[in-house]
Amino acid sequence: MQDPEKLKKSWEFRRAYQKGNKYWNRYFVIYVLRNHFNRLRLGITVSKKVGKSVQRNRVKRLIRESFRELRTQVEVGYDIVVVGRTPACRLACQETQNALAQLFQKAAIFNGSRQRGGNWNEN
RNA sequence: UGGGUUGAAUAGAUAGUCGCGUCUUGAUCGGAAUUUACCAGUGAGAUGAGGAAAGUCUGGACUCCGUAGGGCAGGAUGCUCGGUAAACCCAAGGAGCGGUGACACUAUGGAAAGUGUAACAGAAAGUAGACUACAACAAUAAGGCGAUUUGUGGAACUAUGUAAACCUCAUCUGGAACAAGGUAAAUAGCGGACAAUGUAGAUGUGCCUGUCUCAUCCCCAGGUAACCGCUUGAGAUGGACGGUAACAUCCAUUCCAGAUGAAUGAUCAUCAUAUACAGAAUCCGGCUUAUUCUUAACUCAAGUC
RNA sequence: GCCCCCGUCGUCUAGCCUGGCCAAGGACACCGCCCUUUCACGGCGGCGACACGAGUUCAAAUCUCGUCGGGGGUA
Repeated sequence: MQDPEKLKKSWEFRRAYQKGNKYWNRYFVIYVLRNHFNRLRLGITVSKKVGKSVQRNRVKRLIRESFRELRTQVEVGYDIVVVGRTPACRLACQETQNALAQLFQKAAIFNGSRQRGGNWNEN
């Protein structure tokens, strides 16, 4: 994951929280917002409520690794913020990937799901 | 065999594939451009968390501020002697106390410098009545060391606990804490307060004496996270030698994370089945706490010979 | 990263500095009874806490140390 594909600034996160679409399940919350860079950018948030630094780092790594696998299937031009929730620190990698894929499916940002997803969003 | 005490050591290993941080290096296109340098991507190689990285409880180093010098206050430590850069650390010995024992624990000077305080119980509670012998009298319990009456003789200032109560004695002690601090770039100032040689202000830094300045200070507004500090160090490993030990000296070898929205993960195979506590953020010495596996010495109990 | 502060009934607090009278007080809440046709108000009674573990002391909510938890500050 290269530098221009990370979200870093505090205002970038705040913009995603306020203007983005929100989807969640038991393990993660994601905020999805269209951007104008024609790039896919990822931000990760894991709060102190999740656990100590080992747990938090593990969650971040799981998200990063899963996203690496999934990114080829996702359409470019979105900012995505993933928030880890407490149960996520007990997941294995494959489960993380499934959970994230489920959320991306909901958000309808996979390649080829655009038509269907657009309608879904408007509803 | 079971329990206990103390110490030592380990923190999965090997191999493959994909992915990430840093460093070195090669080539090439893109930005930029007279060229180099610079920026971004890319190939190869090297390297990449801990014994506690944690808690932030301590001792220092680096850095800045302050500082002629001194006094007072405040704070810290508290048997003796050594080790160390230093220490609320470590080692050895003494004393006290706990334990059947191995062993462990101790902020371990001073109560005859002074002050305070001693609940409940008890008729009465501490600076005098309390020492001793004999005799007399009706006298016990509670209570924390200590208990009272009378007569005679003797003795002659003896006198509880508490100083992790105030205190006293000895030794030590400036403040901040890498978000310290430095370099470069960018930028915009406006308003207010206050004075005449003893006032005012500063010195963000306990107070005073003192010192310094004679223009500064305060408020509001604006602007910025680029680089350095940043890892070669009281370093690590091995050996020799001195010392009861902590530790010291000498020699040889070696370079072992350096991020900044913050790097270690995924998958598979074998060893045998498999990993607890837990993630560097300026750097070291210690303490405390969390926790996995192995092992040694000693001790207690029971049984067998 | 660095530096501080705070933990007392269900909730908000007093007591801590200066140890004993603390079997820890008060308010609201909760429970029961009385009052009322009933509810509310009012009256009476009850329930209920010193974060945890050591140490000092005859005696600790209070003093000291260590853990645990919570909160704050910091260009």
